[in-house]
Amino acid sequence: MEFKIDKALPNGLGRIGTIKTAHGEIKTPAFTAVGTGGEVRFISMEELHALGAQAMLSNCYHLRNKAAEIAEAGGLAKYSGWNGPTVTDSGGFQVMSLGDGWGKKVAMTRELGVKINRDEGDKCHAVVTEEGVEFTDPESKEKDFIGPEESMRIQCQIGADIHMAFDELTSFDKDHDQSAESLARTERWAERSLAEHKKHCDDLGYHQNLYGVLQGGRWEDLRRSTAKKLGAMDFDGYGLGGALEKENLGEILRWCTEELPFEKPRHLLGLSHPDDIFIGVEMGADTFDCVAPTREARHGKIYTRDGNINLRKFTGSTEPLDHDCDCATCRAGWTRGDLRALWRSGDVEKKVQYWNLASIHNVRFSVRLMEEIRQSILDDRFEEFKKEFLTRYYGE
RNA sequence: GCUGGAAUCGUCUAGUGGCAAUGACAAGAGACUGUAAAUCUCUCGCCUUCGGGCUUCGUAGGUUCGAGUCCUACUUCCAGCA
Repeated sequence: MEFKIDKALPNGLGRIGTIKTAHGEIKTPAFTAVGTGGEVRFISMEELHALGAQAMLSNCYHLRNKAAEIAEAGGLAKYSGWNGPTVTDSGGFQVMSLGDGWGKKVAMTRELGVKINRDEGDKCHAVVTEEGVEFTDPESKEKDFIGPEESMRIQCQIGADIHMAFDELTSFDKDHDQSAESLARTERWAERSLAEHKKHCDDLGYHQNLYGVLQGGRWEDLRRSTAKKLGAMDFDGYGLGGALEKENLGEILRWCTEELPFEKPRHLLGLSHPDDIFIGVEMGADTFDCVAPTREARHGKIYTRDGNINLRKFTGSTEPLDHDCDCATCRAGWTRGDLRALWRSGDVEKKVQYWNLASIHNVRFSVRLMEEIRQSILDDRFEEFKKEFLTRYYGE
């Protein structure tokens, strides 16, 4: 994989660039739309291309039983109909979401996640050992063992352009020693991932890349040492992952990116709120992915340049979703009142239409933010743009 | 006209003589960041110094220590018979 840095920020960490994959280019920074199961919920591939998305991220765990079928079809890009650059996560997120994080919402602060009060009977669906993780599918209850080798073999069958090494994401309540222990395991898994990946990375007739994933929680010594260690290994790029505390996000990322080789691309895993994006870009992240734009759209939150709105409050409103948006939904003239009515309708077809229209809008918001950040860097006005955007978005 | 049944928070609904009284929907507030997420949490009679106080189950009486619940009358609605 080729990564060209087009221009760097004066701070020596942030940059814009171009990633070349077997399925096309990604101009960075870029928001990778999340299509966990091989499709972005309620957005067609045509719509996804039209809104300017450059890549799609899917998940090894969710596609594990379809991997052979996907390989048969020629890989994820063809199988999904996306026909563009793709990324897969290793299943590392599910180590947390199905394990320690079971029964809670993912939290970005150290306070315990909000309990979600569902399926309280079964405590843990991911048991970690040195070899790997025994997952229990929450739906089917089927058990799967996935370790670094399994994840690499599955990802190489799925055949995304960029894969993630198999890692262990931990929750926020881990102390330094627990984090260090988990991190050491993730590092051993990184070596195993790299070795196994090399055996299969050209199996589908094009080259597939592997990113090493940096964990280490909120501890500087752990973050720096793992960045040095994995940074010296033969990865094609790096995933910035783990329990990223919102209030210390910039510092945590700095510890990582100061130690990583500058010329390799970095993917900031799982973040998309504008404040996080600006910090990410500033600290040298190149690509991003996040479920928030689509999930929050489904839950009635609409992104606007003047802050997010909750559609519940706009019964009968004739106001546009966002006064300054070029997405297909806004261009077609849908109003807040229209969408509110569709969203709260008892009719499933109307709800599906709402999910489609709102998801397109929010994903376009995230994609466009990236485009504008890139342009602001080209124009030497990143700081000004950041201040303008965040002031307007979050208010004074 | 007669007989039987029914009236409970916006709507539908649970309710054994014993705590403003069930559940669902609607409504309101919040959450959501590598998708267990078409989800979750909270509020939903009035007031509150959060201890509690006050007023409520069609209307008016009654029995009872105590009534949404039992009794009487009335009102309205439904069903059956004339």
